[in-house]
Amino acid sequence: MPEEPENVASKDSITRPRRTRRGAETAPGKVTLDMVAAAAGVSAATVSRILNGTAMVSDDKRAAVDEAIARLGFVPNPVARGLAGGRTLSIGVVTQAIDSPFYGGALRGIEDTLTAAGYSPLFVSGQWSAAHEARCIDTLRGRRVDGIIVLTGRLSDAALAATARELPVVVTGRSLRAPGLVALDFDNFQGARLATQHLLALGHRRIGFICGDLKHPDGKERLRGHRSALAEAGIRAEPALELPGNFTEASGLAAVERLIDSGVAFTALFASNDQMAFGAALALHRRRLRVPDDVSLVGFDDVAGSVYSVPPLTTVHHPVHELGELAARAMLQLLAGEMPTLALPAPRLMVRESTREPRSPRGRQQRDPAAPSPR
Amino acid sequence: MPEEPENVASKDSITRPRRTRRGAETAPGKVTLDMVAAAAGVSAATVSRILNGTAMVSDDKRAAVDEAIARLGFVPNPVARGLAGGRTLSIGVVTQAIDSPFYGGALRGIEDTLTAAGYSPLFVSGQWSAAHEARCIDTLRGRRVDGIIVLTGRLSDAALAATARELPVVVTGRSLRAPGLVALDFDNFQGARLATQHLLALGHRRIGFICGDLKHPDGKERLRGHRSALAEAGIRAEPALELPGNFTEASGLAAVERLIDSGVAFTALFASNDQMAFGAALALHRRRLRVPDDVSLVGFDDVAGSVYSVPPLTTVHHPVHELGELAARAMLQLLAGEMPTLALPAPRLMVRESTREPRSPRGRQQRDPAAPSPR
DNA sequence: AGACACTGTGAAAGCGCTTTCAAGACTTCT
DNA sequence: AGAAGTCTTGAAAGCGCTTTCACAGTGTCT
Repeated sequence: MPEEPENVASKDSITRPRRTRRGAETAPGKVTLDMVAAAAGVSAATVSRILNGTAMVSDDKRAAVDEAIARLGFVPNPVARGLAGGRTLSIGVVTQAIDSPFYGGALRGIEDTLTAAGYSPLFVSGQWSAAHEARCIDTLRGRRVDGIIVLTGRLSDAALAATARELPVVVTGRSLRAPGLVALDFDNFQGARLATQHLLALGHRRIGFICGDLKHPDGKERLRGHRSALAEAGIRAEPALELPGNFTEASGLAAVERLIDSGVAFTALFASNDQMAFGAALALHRRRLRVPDDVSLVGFDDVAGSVYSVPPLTTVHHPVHELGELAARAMLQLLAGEMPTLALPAPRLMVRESTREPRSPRGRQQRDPAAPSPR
Repeated sequence: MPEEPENVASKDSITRPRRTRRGAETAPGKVTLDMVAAAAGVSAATVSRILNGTAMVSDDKRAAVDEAIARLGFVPNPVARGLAGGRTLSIGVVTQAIDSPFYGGALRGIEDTLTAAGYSPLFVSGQWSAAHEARCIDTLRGRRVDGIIVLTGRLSDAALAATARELPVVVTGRSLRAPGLVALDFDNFQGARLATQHLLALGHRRIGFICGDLKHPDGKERLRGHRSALAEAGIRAEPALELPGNFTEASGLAAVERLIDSGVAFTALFASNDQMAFGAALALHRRRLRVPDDVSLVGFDDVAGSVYSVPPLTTVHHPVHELGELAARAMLQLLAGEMPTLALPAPRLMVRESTREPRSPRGRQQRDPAAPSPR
């Protein structure tokens, strides 16, 4: 390939006499720190110091450098920065699936917050498998991320704590505490209580509960919250009304079909997440049961689709976007050496159109305009 | 901080007498290529060549190096690789929103294919703005990605072509061609034809069409396909039945409310995407119109939620996951210097439960078990 | 047998930045 | 006035890897 003129900047002879080895790669016109230094008549070290605010620099030099940076359109190369400084300004984010309707909002929150701070998120999917997650974390560490955010995840607390010894970790959906690790937990228990209390307040007494994956802390907590609300109202939990599920639409559908087939009476259904609620709604539709006229339905999470489902789903709002923002914010604080103190908003019930009082003795009544709020 | 023993590998004195400057960062026990070289009794160059398959290496040396790599658990540092080789093994992916239900599947396909090939995707959100997208691409280039995949996007073809002159670009949803650029386009026109033909075959004559954003090529093509099918059936397009929309649920809902209020008769609705179809379904529900008994409804894209909507939505399957896979595969080929020749699967109509023949003079009939396929 | 390929290999020069080290330029104090 | 600091600054050493260059070692061809 043809030789290129050595350099373009004014003062040409810089520190090391560099030979352009690979003509390609370095995009045409790519400006390096050395060129800025030469143009500003200072050393590379000074430019670096200005860039990073690592030390005091006299005003005139700073001005000269700023001018040169602007004029040359210099943008520091993060790869070189990463190699030299050990910081890559990138944060690994372990999620279960990049296309999850549930985690999507959180990813967005993370991305917004991180990019605003000059960091880049590196998303990887754990595929609901601890082994896979561990591999993801290895990849991320290989890429020298500055920190890792784990959305819930299947990984053991111990594994997480071990990772946290090497670099900052923020994990959601856990209440773990360990050095270098901050856990952000949403109050699933209280959220579930809210939902069941709402149903109870409407007058429902026979409430089917579709469990989530009970190996999953969220699943467990939501069941616990439901039972707690029931107990508080003096209602005995009935095993036949606690249906197994695994957070998927299909499992919600199957659960409801089995429930109906079993002949056990119920007037309301509370699904551990919206996806199962959608499955449940379909099952009810198939069996010619109307929501909310025949059966009230409550979900959990308030995913994007729940507002526009037919009918719009009453559900517990899970502030995933805020969760993402908070996780990112916490990571930023961790990186800055501060100890983050962040609190997630409390669960809130979104009363929409899938719940009403149990069917009254005589036919359709007009929809109650002001739906009673949970107690 | 306390001094560390210089090195851990057996043969200690390597090329340059390195001084451990920063005790931290380099995670404990982090093995470098130099250490592997020393352990195997070869030069760093040889190890690098084996790693990259850049040149022939004798079998015995190769064996020794492989053994050393395995024994030491060496993992090459991608950051250093990126700096030295100009290749970072990472691909930038520009999407509109990381949490988009539509692009989600594509992101997943990209992630799967790329990681399987040893590459990492770097997802960034363009927020439906050309300016923002341009900034994203700058960031990606700053991070020295080896290539960029753009999912549809608002960027001008020219801007894309310009980027493609610097590094490989794969773009979906366009039919652009330029050097170093491969465009992967789904046949939206044919997909829309399929949907309208299905409605027509069922006997519908007055079909409301909810447009997507018409600045968006997909939106335009789908409208064109709808009109084409209509024309083919000898039906005159009626402006009052072409409702504006912008791909959001809210716009679908509003469009249908306006349509109903206008008093224009219709027996079916075809929305340019599923999200608008969901909005439409809700509007119909609000106006006490049943799907499909009173109004048939067809969507477009076959997003995850459409299978479990009430009723399950008849829609045009848009193979987003395959699209992502293909885009990633094309990128890989581009990087390998091959010219990709990939074809996207043809559109397919998923007939579900939101469409049926227009209401017959006398009441409910049983649902037709074998729904008639489009012509 | 000598010239002319190739091949396999190591030394060393970078990639673009950060950071240490030491030296010069000023202050401030006794 | 001289000693002792305090600041600002540049030279140079790396970060961990890739790639060029040159040099032996083997064949191959007239």
